[in-house]
Amino acid sequence: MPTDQAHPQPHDDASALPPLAERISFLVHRVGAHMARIANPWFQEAGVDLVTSRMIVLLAERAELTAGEIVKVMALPQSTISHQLKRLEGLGYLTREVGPDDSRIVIARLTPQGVEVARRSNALSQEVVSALVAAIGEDDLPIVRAALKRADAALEAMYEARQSTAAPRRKNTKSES
Amino acid sequence: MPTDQAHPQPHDDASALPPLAERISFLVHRVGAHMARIANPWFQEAGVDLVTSRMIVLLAERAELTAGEIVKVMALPQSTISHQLKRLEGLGYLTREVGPDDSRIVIARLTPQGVEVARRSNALSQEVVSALVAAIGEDDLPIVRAALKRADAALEAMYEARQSTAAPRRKNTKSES
DNA sequence: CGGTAATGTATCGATTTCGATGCTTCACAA
DNA sequence: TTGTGAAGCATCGAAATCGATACATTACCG
Repeated sequence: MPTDQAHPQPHDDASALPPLAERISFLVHRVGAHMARIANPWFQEAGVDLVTSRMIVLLAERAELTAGEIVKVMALPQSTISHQLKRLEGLGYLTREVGPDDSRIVIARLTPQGVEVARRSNALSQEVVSALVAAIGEDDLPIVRAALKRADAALEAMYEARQSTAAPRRKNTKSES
Repeated sequence: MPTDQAHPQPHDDASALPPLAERISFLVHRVGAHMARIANPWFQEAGVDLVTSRMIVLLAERAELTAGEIVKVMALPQSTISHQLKRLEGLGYLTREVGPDDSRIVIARLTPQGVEVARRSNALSQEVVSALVAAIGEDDLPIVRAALKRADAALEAMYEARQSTAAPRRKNTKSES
């Protein structure tokens, strides 16, 4: 008794799309949404949120990063990072300085206040990460971590592949054709 | 040869906070950001994005959901879901109907156009999920899925615990004390 | 050396998101 | 019943996000 739907491939289990709640993509969404809901009220008084706190923690680890490098690591739109860097500079958490060799680039560095925010961000992150580690379990943790890294790399490649097939940014001051 | 850094606790591996790029929380952020970057241009012509497409797919699975149920599943702010439901109604993808027994609730149902959008959303999801499954690997997939579900549940509990300790919404028309 | 393309960031306008709060309806106790 | 609070959703104003595009600088190529 065949189903009323043609299967393009015989091995259903691998190709069939599970219900939303079972998809890795959706589970990632849920976990991310929960992290935002937990972190944002916590950070509110410092004027940061989950995304900006990660930028600050990143800067605390690397000490000196260009705007473009932050864009790559955060995997967010360049305009979003640019806005946030300006905002965080206004809050006094970092300084923006033009690159000495290449004046197009912007180098961001944490101020002492920014370092303090990074410290407090890591304190909350410690709490969240502990909950995650406890839920995942010590045994599965390295497996999950490695799997997420592979997933991240795969999606990044998928994104870049789509970028290259898109229109590669025209000239600005000339008319077309 | 001890490191030049004091360790607050002896069992470092369990309690130490790894660098940002190694944290599960950050990997989840990256994977989620990549999904958004891949999906949003794809959905652009249909007037939806990653979040709204998930709402639509959810409705395609359940056929009838209240706004509050969608809020719980999506784990997003109630105001966001409310806005999107109104927007999706305007696009003709779903109908909103007042509950017959309880006129406070709003019941959402997909229109035929909404069903079509769900179909196309699943087509892209199929692509993304396939990439994820390929990257994670058949062996680790059930482990990762189960681990993410536990992580989700743990963070949801953490969020709800913080909610209950917050101020439990006062009366509206009375003055205080 | 010029000129054209590529790179890196800033900005613009529209939309989305968020938290707070308002409004309506239901539950329930006295 | 009649309040009183809770539940469910809408709305408001501020802010963040996004994609597109402008702008400035460097790289490359003849």
